[in-house]
This record gives sequence, structure tokens and C-alpha cells, in this order.
Amino acid sequence: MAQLSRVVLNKFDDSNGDRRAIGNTILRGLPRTESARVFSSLEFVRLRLHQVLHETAEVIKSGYFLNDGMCSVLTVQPDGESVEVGLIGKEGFVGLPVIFGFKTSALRIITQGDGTAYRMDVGILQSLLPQCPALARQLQRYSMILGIQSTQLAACNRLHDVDERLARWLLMSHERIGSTTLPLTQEFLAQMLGTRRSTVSVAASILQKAGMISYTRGNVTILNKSKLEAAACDCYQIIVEQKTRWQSENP
Amino acid sequence: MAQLSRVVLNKFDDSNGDRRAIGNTILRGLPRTESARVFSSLEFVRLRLHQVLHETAEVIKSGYFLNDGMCSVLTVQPDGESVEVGLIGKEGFVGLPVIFGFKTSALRIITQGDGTAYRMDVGILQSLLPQCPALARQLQRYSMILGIQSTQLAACNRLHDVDERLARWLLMSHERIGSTTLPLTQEFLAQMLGTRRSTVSVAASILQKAGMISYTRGNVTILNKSKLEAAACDCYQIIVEQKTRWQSENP
DNA sequence: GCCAATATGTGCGATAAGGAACATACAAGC
DNA sequence: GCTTGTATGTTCCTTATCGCACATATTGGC
Repeated sequence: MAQLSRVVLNKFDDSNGDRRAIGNTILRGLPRTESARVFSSLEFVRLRLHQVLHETAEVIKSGYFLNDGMCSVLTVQPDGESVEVGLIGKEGFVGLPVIFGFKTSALRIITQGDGTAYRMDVGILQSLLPQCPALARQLQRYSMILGIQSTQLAACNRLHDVDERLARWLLMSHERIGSTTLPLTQEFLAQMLGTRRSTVSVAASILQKAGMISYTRGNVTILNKSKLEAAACDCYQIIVEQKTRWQSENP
Repeated sequence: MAQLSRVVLNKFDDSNGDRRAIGNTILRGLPRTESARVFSSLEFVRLRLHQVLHETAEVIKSGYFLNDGMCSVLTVQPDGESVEVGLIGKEGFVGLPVIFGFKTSALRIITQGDGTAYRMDVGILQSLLPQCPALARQLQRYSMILGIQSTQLAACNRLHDVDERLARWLLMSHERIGSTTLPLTQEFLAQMLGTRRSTVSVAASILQKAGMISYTRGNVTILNKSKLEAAACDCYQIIVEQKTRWQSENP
């Protein structure tokens, strides 16, 4: 661990004091009084596509401040069926239960595409939080924002048709990945949307024939974003607006 | 407010030191060092059926520690459609966004049946929290537990049939209300389950013909709880288990 | 080039639920 | 009693999705 810390220190405390490498919003917002202490406990890691960061009912070993790329938050049923209930990007943190003293994850957190993150050991995080009120505060606030997002997704998953939800999902994903090409199989999308693969195929065909996307083996490309936005349910816009509204409600 | 506080003081600090009147789990769990300070800022209130405690996008004026009775947490869509994403009983608190410095509620909180609660002004709550770490901690932990519950309900609302969800809903409601007779119209249940009234009617008929419940004008009575449990989806059991599991994960 | 594994397109019958309409039943007020 | 409003039961048609099957297309390894 001492070795890791030294590597990290080199990364952050280089002669230029350059911190542009840090993409995570929470880390970037830390006051100087806390940042040194926090950064020295972070480890830079690369994330691969579909890596499981936390698994349902398993003990959480590390928290992740995402730099780029994104993760999906999934509820997994006993029969293996799953539904996505949240998206975490560079504005967020993976490992929220730990902040409140819980040890296990109730949800599965899985990476979408490659990315990078700063990882922190749970023990260190817990010892750090009492000394870093700004960090604690930001993480707590993010927890609430993610909770709100999940309730909106819950309503969407209940009330809207698959093709609308698919369009919304692609847009939300695009927004965080940056790229217009997304590495996605239909089987995978079915798990996100809580539906069957064949249903995804039908929905994707609709969007494809309308010229909004193209679908090749394992890759979706967004061809016409504005048409896709028109095809998505209002939830996409609502979630975007909620995000900004809540972040502005800063005491 | 001084008047209110005095009333409350009479209620709590009577000659016997009797606190059996307090049903709320969070309040009951407070250490002596905090309880006096907290209790002097509380106001005992009676809640009526279908009272809206917090409304979507509106400023939160008061928090509520529920004593008995229960509340539903609803996501409301622009078109007025709604879905229940959480249940709050005497183990909980209404007004969680305030804990994290947010001013408005993203969700609608509505009472189910009559009940009682201890109400606290938001300004007082916010000034109290820094001085009452145990209270703050409990509220934060409850926020996470409610978030987990909402993700489970999200999955349930997506994956399971209406009659299963109706059975689950009745059981969860029964568990918190205590009574086997629940004051519910089908129109209301439709809003909870995110479906149509006629669909609720059909689902209720199924449960009725199976002898699990009886339905009269605005009142459901649970006749056979174990049969109803068999008819409900696993989510009922999962949510019950999660509740105990998470509460036991206390550092 | 060939083969196996995987991803996607498509079709079809079954079913849950939507959406609307109407009849009935009950409660409250006059 | 009557009337009005509201709650519920029920029917019928439509539609989205399920659940399954199978054909086709693409990729990677040999």
C-alpha cells in the first residue's frame, strides 16, 4: 500500500501541480485542505468493459471515483433478471453504502465501456471521512442525487414503451461516454431495460429504420441525435434537468 | 413556536419520564445527550388520510418522524401518472433531501390512513444536525436504506404482474398499518402500482375469488394472509429481509 | 477456407395490460 | 323516499410484450 501511495503521489504532486488528469467532479471540487490527504490515498486504475465493480450482497472492498467512462447500477433478482436503476459517470462515486457505514452492496455495479477511475480502499475511506467533511458532504449529496435518478428511472421502466426507453438509454449513455459509437449487444441492453433480447431487437429495428441509429455486431452508432431525442420519452430530458437543478441547490 | 415547544415539552418531559408515546424508531434510538435537544424542537401532529406531506418540486418546510401510520413515496410524471417507489413507516423520516442540504422535494409523499408524527421545522433541523451527530447518522443511514428499497420496487414494478404486485402492496401496507382492513380505493391503488383502475379491479377480483381479500367500497380486508403471501412476488420477502439485514449492518 | 461461437433479424401464437365504455352498487344529502 | 356522486365489476377490442423458434450474419480460431 505504501508503494501504491508513492505512485499516486507522483501522479498528483508533480512539479507542475498539474491536475487536469482528474476528471472526477467530486475530487475536483475538494478544498485544498482535504485534497492532499485524499489524493495520497487514491490509486489510479483502468477499467475494462463490463467489469463488475460491486456485486449484489458482496462486501465492498474499494470505492471508485470515476474519471471517464460510466457504470450502470443494476438490481438483480433471484432468477437472474436485472433492471438498470442508475447511471454513474465522472460526476459520481461507486461505493456509496460505505459512506453510511454499510459493508455490503445491495446492487451490482458494472462498467460500460473502458474507462479510468481513482480507487480507494474502504478502510482508508472510512478513516478519512471524519477528517474530510467536504468530501463526506459531497458523497452524501451525490447519494441523494443518484437516489432521485433511480426513482425517475423506476417510473420510466414502469410506464414507457421499450423503444422509448431504448432511445433514452442510448442518449444517456452517449452523454457520458462522449462517443457516438457505443459497445453494446442486444442481450446486454435487454438486461439494462429489464426485457427480452428479441424485444430489444424489434425496438432497435424501429430506430434503425427511422435512420436514428445503426446497429452492427455489438456496436450501436447514433446517426441522428435530435431525432433520437424526439423518439425518447420525456424522462431523458427530466433526468438531465434534475441533475442540474439539484446540483444548483447547494447551501 | 415557543408555544408549540412548550406543548411538546409537556408531552415528553412529564413527571414519569414516560416516552412510550414515541413510536418512531430513529427518535427512540437517540442517545440521551441528543434527545433532549431534539425533542424540544418537535411538534406532535396528527396526520389524516391522503395528506400530502411533500409535493414534487416544492420547497420542504418540515420534516416528519412518523410514529404510526405510513406514507407512500411517489414519482409523479408530467402527465400526472405516478408510481410508488417507496414506503415510509415508523422506522423512517419524511424530508430526507433536507439532511443533505437540498431545499425541494423531487417526490410526492402522501399519507396512507391516519397516523401521528413528530414534526420539525426545516430551519431548526438544519441547525440541529451539526450538534447531533447520532441523529444525523441515523437519518443518513435511513436515506440509504430507503434508496435500496426503491430500487427493489423499481425492479418489481418492471418485472412482475399486477396481481403479484397488488398482493405485495397489500402485505407491505398491512405490515405497517397493523390493521387487516386498509382504506383504499382502486383508483388510488392504480396510482400506486402505476397502472389503470380497471386493471386493479381485475387483479383484485382474482385475489377476491381466491378468498384472500374482500373488497368493499374503499376498504380492503385481508382474509388469508398466508395465501396472499403465496400470491405475492418474492419482492415482498426480499424487501422484508433487506430491511433487517441492512439494519444489522451497524458499524 | 472452414468451423464454431456469438450476434442479430424475424416470425408467430399466447398473454398481460391498455383504453374506453357501460352497468351496477353503495353512500350521503336532500 | 329520491337524487347525485362515487366506487366497483365487467366486457370488448387493441396493442405491447413475452416466449420461443429458427434463419441469417459476423467474428475469431484453426
